[in-house]
Amino acid sequence: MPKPGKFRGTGCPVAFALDTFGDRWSLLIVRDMLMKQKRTYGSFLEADEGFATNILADRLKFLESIDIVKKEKDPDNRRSYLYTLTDKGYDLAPIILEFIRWSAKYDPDTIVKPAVLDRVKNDREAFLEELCWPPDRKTKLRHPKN
Amino acid sequence: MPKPGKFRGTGCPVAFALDTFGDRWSLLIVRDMLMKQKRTYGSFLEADEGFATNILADRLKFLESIDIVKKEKDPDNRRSYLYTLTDKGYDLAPIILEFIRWSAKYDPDTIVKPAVLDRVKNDREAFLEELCWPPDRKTKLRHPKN
DNA sequence: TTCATTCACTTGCAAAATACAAGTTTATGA
DNA sequence: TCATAAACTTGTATTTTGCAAGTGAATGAA
Repeated sequence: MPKPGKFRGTGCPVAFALDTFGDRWSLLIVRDMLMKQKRTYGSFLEADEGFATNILADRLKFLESIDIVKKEKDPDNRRSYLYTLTDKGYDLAPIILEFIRWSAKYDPDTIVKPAVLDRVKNDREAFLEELCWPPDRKTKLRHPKN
Repeated sequence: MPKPGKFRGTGCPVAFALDTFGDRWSLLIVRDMLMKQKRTYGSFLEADEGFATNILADRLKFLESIDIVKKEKDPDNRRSYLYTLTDKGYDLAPIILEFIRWSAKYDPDTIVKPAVLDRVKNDREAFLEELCWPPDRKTKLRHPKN
């Protein structure tokens, strides 16, 4: 749980974003939900970056508290939960895409495939659409016009 | 100074970006350089978010070490330095714009003006151009074709 | 020429966050 | 019945952060 005072409340959008997800872990969770279809605690723990379990628990709790992630009981397994992105969480996708574009350019060891980078640069809208509207999201809610 | 091992080296572009500027302060420095024409240590310290002076010094040193920021002696004042963005630093502008767009949507106290938000949404390329090519950058280097 | 002020930091320290290992609880499934 | 699994929690050592105070060189007014 984050302490009050984490949010600086200056109204600056950059500061607000940093107060919300400005750490080394939060957006990795979003990445795994958005690009790797991960939904369970255990699957997040398996990430190559190596989450510490307490940090993961803390971030999931925080992201849930600010409505970026939603936690529901898994209907098929009573001991597990399913974490999914909210609309607010899916709206982080453009930020992730810009991260990909920047890192693909500057990380000499990037694993970004040329085909993916090409879509980020030249087919951005359709790519975003694919990431943000997987089949199971489509069944829940029709596209907002905006 | 960051310790070795800060970079997780998984090749994932999201992780690389977070290892590079995934903290609460680094992008505020970039914001101030990009949008507020700040260039000196003292002016960064004046930000509303309240930099701790040791943190600011540490981040500037790190950003310089990875070539996001460049430090030069001020030709007009021998006791001060001028910090400016490198090409790699200016390439963070699209990320900042997406931060603005996201925060303007979700921060009820945002100070983002409707006119600015409109440019981010509907005049993005030209807006980026303005931010990334101030007069003094133009004199130094002509536009890369890309 | 003196000296108060400015600029860009550095240092010290308490408090908070992180990383790592181990333990707990409830549910499965053989 | 009971070993295993999923999702955490707890404890602790290490790091990082936040705050205050201090340093040294350069300026500029008197």
